[in-house]
Amino acid sequence: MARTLGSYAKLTKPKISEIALHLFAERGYAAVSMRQIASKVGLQVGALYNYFPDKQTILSELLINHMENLLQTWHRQTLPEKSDKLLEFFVDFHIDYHLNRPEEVFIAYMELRNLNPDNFKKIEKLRNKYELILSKILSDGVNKNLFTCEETKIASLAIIGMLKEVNTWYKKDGRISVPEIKNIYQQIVLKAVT
Amino acid sequence: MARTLGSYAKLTKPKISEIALHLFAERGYAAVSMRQIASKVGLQVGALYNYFPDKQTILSELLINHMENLLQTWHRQTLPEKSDKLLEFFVDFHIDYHLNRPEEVFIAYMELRNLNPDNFKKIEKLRNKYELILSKILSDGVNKNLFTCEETKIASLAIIGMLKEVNTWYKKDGRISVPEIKNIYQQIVLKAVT
DNA sequence: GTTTTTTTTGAACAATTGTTCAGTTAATAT
DNA sequence: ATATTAACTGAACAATTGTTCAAAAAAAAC
Repeated sequence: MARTLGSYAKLTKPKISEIALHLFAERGYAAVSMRQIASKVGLQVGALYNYFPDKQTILSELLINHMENLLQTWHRQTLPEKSDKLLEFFVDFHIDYHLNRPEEVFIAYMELRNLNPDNFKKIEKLRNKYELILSKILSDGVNKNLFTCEETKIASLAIIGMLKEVNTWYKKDGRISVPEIKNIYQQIVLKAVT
Repeated sequence: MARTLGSYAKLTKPKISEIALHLFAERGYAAVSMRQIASKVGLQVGALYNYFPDKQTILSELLINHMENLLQTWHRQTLPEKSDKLLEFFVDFHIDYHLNRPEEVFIAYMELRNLNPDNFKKIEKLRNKYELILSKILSDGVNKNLFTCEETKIASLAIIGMLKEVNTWYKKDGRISVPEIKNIYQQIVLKAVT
């Protein structure tokens, strides 16, 4: 046996993904060419096709990995039992995770329509799983008479929408620290369902 | 003097804008070609350049008109005086206005990066004006001891983020009517600042 | 009916797009 | 050293991109 598969591929493929992520986030998927990606990686265009069958797969892998990693990270946490503490924990977790990955977050709901139906469904499934985590926290809290909330499903969508918004303005305004942001949002969210 | 300016332009230009709006919302600005727009209007490409100097101006006019119309519509309303009623009114207004214009809303925060710096600033200014409406409602309410809210600026961003989310799921799920949605959101928002 | 002006066509422009692939380079295992 | 195979180049492909403009068509004013 000669050169084993992936002797460099192990380094090159992640590099392509990383650079594509930056470019997609900065200019949008449709506005980024394969040549621009290749040039930033330090390759010719053709070489990209050793790692990805087409342009769209670069995007879909990024999005799928992002969502799967989000869910994995959540399930690795040790969670508080009391519903209100758990809800606070969720707010914390969401803000932390998303503020640390602004580019992934950005393309994750910016470039969805550039996915083919199959990949789109995959992402949608993963999203629903995440949203279900929150809506379960809410409905559990309602069952324990700790929360009052008529429509836990809609409330969870509303809350996630609210939390997502942080990413759009956080960088611009350094006046408030991340812990402060978390506190503010915890208060708003808790009050909204109590 | 012969043919007066705009004898047909008055009809053609809005038609171009309208069709461009549909296409941009469906496929994204960068993924829509001038030829696709022209063909749907029933023209050849060249004719578009009698109405718009370039592709980007089609987009920027759409976005600017959308934001200006939003602000105008708000200021034409007769507003309730009491802070809590006013906040409810704002929630109502926002949901109504945005659910009635899903395509404008969609491109208004999807295609911002395709604007040149000048046009971008224009949109940003208009956005801030809108956000200021809500943050003033909140701070007025705080001053009158009707609301309790530490950071009215952040709270207004959070609330608008929450309301915007409605547009992303409303169509998909016919289970809940618009008046019901308004009620749910009114409750959540009011509780969040009381 | 003739003139004047608006509106549209149709073809052309250079640049760029995603993708393919035969051939070259370089690293590894023997 | 040699054989083997992974990794990459470089050029080519056809299709499409935004934009320009002289010429033609169509409508309105006289």
